[in-house]
Amino acid sequence: MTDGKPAHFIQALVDEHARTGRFGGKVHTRFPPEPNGYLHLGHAKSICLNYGLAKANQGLFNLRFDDTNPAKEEQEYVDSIIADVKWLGADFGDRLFFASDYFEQMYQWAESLVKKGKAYVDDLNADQVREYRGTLTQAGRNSPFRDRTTDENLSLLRRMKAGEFADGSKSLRAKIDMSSGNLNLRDPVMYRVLRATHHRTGDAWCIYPTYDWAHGLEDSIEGITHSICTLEFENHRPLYDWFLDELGIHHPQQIEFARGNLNYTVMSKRKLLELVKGQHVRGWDDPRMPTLSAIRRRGYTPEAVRAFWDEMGVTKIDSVIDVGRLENAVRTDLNRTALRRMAVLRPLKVVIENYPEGQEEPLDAVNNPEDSAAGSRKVLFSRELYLEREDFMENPPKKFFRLAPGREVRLRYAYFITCQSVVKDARGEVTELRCTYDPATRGGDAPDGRKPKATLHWVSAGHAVPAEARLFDRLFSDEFPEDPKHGRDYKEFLNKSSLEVVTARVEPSLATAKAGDRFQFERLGYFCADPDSKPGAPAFNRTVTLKDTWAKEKAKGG
RNA sequence: UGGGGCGUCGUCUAAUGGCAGGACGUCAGACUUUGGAUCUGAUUAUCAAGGUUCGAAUCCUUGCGCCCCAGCCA
Repeated sequence: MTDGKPAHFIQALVDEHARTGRFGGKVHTRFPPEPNGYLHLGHAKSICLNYGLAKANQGLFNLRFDDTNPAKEEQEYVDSIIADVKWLGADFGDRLFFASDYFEQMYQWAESLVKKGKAYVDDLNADQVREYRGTLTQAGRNSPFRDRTTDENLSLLRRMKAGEFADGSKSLRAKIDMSSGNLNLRDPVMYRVLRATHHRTGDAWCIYPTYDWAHGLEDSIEGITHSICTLEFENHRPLYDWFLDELGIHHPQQIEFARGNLNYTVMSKRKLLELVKGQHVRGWDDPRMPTLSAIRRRGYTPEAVRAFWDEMGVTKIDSVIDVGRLENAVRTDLNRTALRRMAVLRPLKVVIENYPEGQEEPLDAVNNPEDSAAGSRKVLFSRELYLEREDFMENPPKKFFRLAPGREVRLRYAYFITCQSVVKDARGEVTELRCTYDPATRGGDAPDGRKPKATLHWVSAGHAVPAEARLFDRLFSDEFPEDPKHGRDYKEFLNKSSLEVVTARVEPSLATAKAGDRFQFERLGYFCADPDSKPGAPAFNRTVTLKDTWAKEKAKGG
């Protein structure tokens, strides 16, 4: 709708509503999370969809907490969710709502349904309700308490609310159809007796509405026009329709879309909670997690996340997106915006034998070749440098263009150097390279026009600052860790080498990097300063590597 | 075996009766002071079988496959 892309099926439906005048041409969407965990990339899809629809159609967007189950919900989650939604850029203005603020209204509506003879108090416990419900292929049976009088039901409901009954001993149920092929219509529970302190209403209530009863009402109260949810709620739509129609209140259009799954990760709040509690990761914002707080810490931008979901589209087809698509989105964004810096992850000492001892010289380095406005900086060159260990091979294979004995390469923005000899320790490990430089190649160009096959990044050994660099790999080694076909628990597929920490040497200017600052370390990848950084002792998270043609070449060779 | 939903390149997705297109990936090449970026080219798909039609991914029929539902979770 907004760009050249064709409208997805939900936008097409909204267009149709606009044409037919349904909802008076208004569009009002919402994102309705339960505050029982941190938001992840799947939620981001929903947020982008809902907010995007409101924005594209001059509508409104609400953030509403679906806090109907105090047993699982916490203020910490409320706070993190608000922060994440804001970070993503979904503007809900002052429309921040809580289902718990509607508890009284919901209760009044429950009484009205009782009065209409459409709801009843059941004495069956949870196990008994299950037995009476029947199975997928067999109809259920009516509860023996289904035909209580209106007066009795009303009195019982009020006593439930007043706290006269034990937890789980009674429930309020809608009187619909115990033989429906749709199990959601087999007299669903509307209220359960549950004594738990709610993070907002405290102990004011001892009965809490179920999601099925509450959700449609929340949307109705807020005047939502398009209630967008995921596929598994398609089966519930007839129930929500039933409640809304029996109550005769504003009736939004529910539309279901497929959730966005990614390979090499898990994306359910239950499993993410388990990874956190089981200390398989360092917390909800561990940069290996698919949570929004984690990818933010890792260095992803909200622009990249939005662009990613925009590229993925919206359909009803179950799918698993290759995580490479996500990485591509963040590379595209960061390539445009990230300042380039030089950093050496695994340092190998290099001495330039013909460069004067004690001399240092500043050389011009471009900050971002994709953005001339980013300007340039000076990098210090000297006699002793660090090069990337993997940029040198004593016996290079055919397609390895980098440094090797006798070979000349260019140091980025500096000089051409030639490897003259190799210093090794007792174990035969290369510990140092002795090189010479060509003074005529200052800045990186040779007067005679010769062009080395490789340009390497480097730092001056005497000036560089040590920095912690955290190199992440995918959290799971299997593409589909949750696939039941494995017959194994998803945690068995946790990638044991998903985190590698090295002490890098970085340009001096990086010593004062602030948490959240993003850079491209040339030839290595995009990195983001972690909140653990201290002045003089920065820590960087690798957001994503650069595309690496050599790595691919190497892999091909086996 | 009840009810609901879904099947298009390797992946994500367009085309709603009129040339199956795009993006990512992959492969090849150009360019390059990042083996990055950029540019060019190539590559590969309508679940199956029937039917309707001048013409079907699209409509009909019958199969097949996958997902969701038997919480007082959401």
